[in-house]
Amino acid sequence: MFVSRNITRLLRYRNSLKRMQELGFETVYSYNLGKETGVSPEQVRKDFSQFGIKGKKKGGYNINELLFTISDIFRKDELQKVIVVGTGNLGNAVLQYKGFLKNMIQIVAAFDIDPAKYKKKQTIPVYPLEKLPKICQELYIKTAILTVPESVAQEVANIMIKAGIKGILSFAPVVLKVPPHITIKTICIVHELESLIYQSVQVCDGSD
Amino acid sequence: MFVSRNITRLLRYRNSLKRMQELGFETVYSYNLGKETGVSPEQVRKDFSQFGIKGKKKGGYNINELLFTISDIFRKDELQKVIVVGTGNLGNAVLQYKGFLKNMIQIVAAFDIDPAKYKKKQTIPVYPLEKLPKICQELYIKTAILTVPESVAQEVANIMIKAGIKGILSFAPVVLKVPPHITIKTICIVHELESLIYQSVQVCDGSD
DNA sequence: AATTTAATGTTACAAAGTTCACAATAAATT
DNA sequence: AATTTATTGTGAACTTTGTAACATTAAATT
Ligand SMILES: NC(=O)c1ccc[n+]([C@@H]2O[C@H](COP(=O)([O-])OP(=O)(O)OC[C@H]3O[C@@H](n4cnc5c(N)ncnc54)[C@H](O)[C@@H]3O)[C@@H](O)[C@H]2O)c1
Ligand SMILES: NC(=O)c1ccc[n+]([C@@H]2O[C@H](COP(=O)([O-])OP(=O)(O)OC[C@H]3O[C@@H](n4cnc5c(N)ncnc54)[C@H](O)[C@@H]3O)[C@@H](O)[C@H]2O)c1
Repeated sequence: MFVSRNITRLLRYRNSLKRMQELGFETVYSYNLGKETGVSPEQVRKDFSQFGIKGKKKGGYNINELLFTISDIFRKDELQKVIVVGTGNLGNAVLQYKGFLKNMIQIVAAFDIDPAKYKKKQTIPVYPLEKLPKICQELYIKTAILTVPESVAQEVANIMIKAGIKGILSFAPVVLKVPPHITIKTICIVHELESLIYQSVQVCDGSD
Repeated sequence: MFVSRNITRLLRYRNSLKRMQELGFETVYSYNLGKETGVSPEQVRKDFSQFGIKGKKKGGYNINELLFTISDIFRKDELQKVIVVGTGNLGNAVLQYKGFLKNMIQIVAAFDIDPAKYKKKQTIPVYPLEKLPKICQELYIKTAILTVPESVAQEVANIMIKAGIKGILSFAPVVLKVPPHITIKTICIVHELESLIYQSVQVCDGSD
């Protein structure tokens, strides 16, 4: 139905709209929002149109209404529960991050195999990996952030899928092989950086 | 010339090829590599063809040769110097990461405004932000990883650009406004997660 | 040496996504 | 009330990306 590209833009709009709302603005034009999010005004209108969002001829779009509709699309009325698997450097950074709750995402538990990492006392408890299936099933958790070393990512992903996880956001630079009903997103920081360097430094070399 | 999408696939091929090389394989077929990287064999061949990489009609592609050519495309003969700006949770995770050097990327310095973060003694020194322009110019640094709070991201980006930075990999969830000759890549972890949840949990709700 | 086979490489086709152009229209102005 | 204006909404054109089909060719087999 709605593809990832559209979704991403819609989330960007939401970010900007929230800021505008905080600043006291009530309406926005496709032109403003486009400028703010780096999207053409036509694209903004088309996206809204596709999602059934209506504006007023000459008056633009109502920000509250927009935010309400977008939140509705993302079911932001209910808290989305997520776990973190692998509490190393990156996993810990994610655990510390305060920005998830604002977006109705709650990290409810973390897992590791290193006993030195287990901490039940803190806000987000860190459990041994073996407890993952039980906890995921008890709390109906369907989404996980995977921050384990590359070498074990596939194996840990398999365990999570067996435990009922349906979506995995992985930071390990490997293509995870999973059944078709499982959704994987991989953030490969090194590739992003390499690709950036290619585009910014190397392509410019000649002309710059 | 070559767009981001192609570049990303090429980097994925490289990862897989390296693993194959380590396992002692000498040749690979478009079919194998496609399976490994989640790309169709036709696409693999097309990509290689576009980058001027030739295979053998029945013998597939030579892995060493492939890696050599891909490395050449990415100028992997020279170390790419990068800085990290903002050494909080995420910035520190990036600083600790050992996987960059393998890909010919070296983080040479980091910057923060919090004096508690300054550490000149460690492998990668952390300097006050004011030193950024001088150090970037002395070391000819063109690429930065930006891990400062959202609220100051634009302002810090401006400083970096003035200091000669051409490419920024930002983790702050804002659209940075920069001149056209500057390349920005934004990794928005929250959006990736939200979009994953939308695709995996919510879309499946009805049928699952 | 001729034939079959298993791969590459390319061309044509299809789908998706974006931009463009402009019609529609509500608000503002005269 | 008529006209102008500023903005939305959308159909068509264009562009990009991916898929499928197939022609090509080097190796293997007969
Ligand atoms: N840190 C970065 O900046 C960075 C950059 C690019 C990619 N990555 C990728 O992100 C992932 C995590 O990176 P990191 O720097 O946090 O690594 P890390 O080594 O700091 O952390 C890995 C954690 O996973 C745990 N672990 C190991 N095996 C496990 C298992 N079987 N089950 C559960 N937990 C297990 C370890 O105990 C450790 O706590 C890696 O795949 C890495 O390649 C990280
Ligand atoms: N940690 C995560 O998992 C996560 C997830 C999503 C997005 N992000 C984004 O990544 C960025 C960094 O996140 P974090 O969790 O590491 O934050 P953090 O607060 O832990 O770190 C921010 C660092 O930036 C420094 N800083 C502040 N102002 C500065 C300035 N003007 N110049 C230089 N340094 C400055 C601070 O001293 C601090 O060390 C933020 O924009 C955040 O929104 C982080």
